[in-house]
Amino acid sequence: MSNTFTIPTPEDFSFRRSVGSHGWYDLMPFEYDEKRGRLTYSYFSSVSRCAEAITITRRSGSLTVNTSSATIDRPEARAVVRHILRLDEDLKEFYESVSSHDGFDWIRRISAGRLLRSGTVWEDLVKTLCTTNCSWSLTKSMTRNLVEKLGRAAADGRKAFPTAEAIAATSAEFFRDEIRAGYRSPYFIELANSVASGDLDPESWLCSDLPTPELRKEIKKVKGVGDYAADNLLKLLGRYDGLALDSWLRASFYKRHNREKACDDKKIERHYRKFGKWKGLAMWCDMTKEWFGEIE
DNA sequence: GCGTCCAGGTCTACC
DNA sequence: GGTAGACCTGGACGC
Repeated sequence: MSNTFTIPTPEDFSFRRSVGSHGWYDLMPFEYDEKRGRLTYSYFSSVSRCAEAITITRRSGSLTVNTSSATIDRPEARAVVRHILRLDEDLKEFYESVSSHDGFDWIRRISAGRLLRSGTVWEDLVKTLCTTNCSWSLTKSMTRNLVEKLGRAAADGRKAFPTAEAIAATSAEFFRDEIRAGYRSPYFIELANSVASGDLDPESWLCSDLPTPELRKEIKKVKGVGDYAADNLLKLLGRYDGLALDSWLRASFYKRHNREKACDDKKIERHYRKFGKWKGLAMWCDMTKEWFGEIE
């Protein structure tokens, strides 16, 4: 048995562009039916201590949420939807910044810039580790294995991302053999142990008072997290000072702005410096401009 | 079929 | 602080 409720959305919110803002929609436990405009997400409820699955569709001015169980905790489900689609994030300042620069005014026009994220910082951190030094297909494979082999099932059978406790209960050998995480395996175990024991609380980074450079240093203390991974996670925390440069982003910049020739990162940094604390988001939008067609 | 390269990088040792 | 080499995996590519 399931139930349904609605959530109003901000005026400058685009469901399709938020979901498709980057590759997260393609990683379990997200499932995206683009034709039907339907996003499904499963999460582990801290209220019911069970996995819950929600399906989100867009209606004019609001989102409709269908749940996998009738007893789901609605306030928590609402909070999860607001969090993953960043309904409470105020991008007014960002839109004002990009609107004053030629070639970037489309961002406000199509309401781009809200980056899809997972229900917890823990989940985003692990997924970000899964993106390092590998192809996208391997990232998908590792996250699929994590969910299928360690996640708890909701009423409809869909599985949530595993908790730190579930991962801490495994071993580096399990990660090598079953998750196919290779040399990253001990990093996952160390991180899970640290979160499960309470020594590390990634969720606290969401409302940290630390200036971004210091928070970045904190995040980089996690083994396996370097410059790219830290900046990527910071973007998901709502801090866009860093560019989160990886091989795809660099190649995209060379193609668009440097006559397809490689250059050092300082040149890329200079190109987006004018956007100040929004430069990471401005660059991401710039590099993914063609993803949504019909812009010009 | 086989070998090589490299991808949404990071760590460690060394200078 | 900067750099070289090692590190898992799996898909793409050339032969």
